[in-house]
Amino acid sequence: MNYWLMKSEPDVFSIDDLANCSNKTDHWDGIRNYMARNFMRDSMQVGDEVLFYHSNAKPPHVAGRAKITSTAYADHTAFDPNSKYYDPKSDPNSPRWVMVDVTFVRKFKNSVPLPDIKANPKLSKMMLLTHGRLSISKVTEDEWIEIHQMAGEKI
DNA sequence: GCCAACGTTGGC
DNA sequence: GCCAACGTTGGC
Repeated sequence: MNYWLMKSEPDVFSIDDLANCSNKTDHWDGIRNYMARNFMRDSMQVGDEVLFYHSNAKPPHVAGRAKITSTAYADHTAFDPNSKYYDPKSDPNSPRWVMVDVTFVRKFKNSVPLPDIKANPKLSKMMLLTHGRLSISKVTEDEWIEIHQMAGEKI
């Protein structure tokens, strides 16, 4: 079992959007970064826990929780010339990009703002902070617990 | 809206 | 295989 943090711009796809999806589940398409892809392809397992992070918000914040409900499979948007995520180099017979299914768990009553995360010495090594632009990052168990404490949420 | 960080591309 | 140019992310 692993812990992850996954970023989404709330104007594009928020945690409320996820909660309103059929079965509260959507596929996490459009990842076009190799490190993030490798996390999905090589490490993510069904049942992994996810911090749902709102990037480009004011301030950016951890908004709630989700979980991984599929292993990685081909990101079909890479094959669609009309998609903004189209990648002609992704061969359907050997897909370059993958996605996973993510299911809503709950929204935090008190989201955890990025400035608070930065100010917390226990979180100084969080991948969120050390790999600023990575859209999927790993979270340690200690960090997972700490974020929940800051949100006033049960584990 | 700016711009720093940084990953990717492509010429050589 | 180097590295400059370029594009994107995402905080501010």
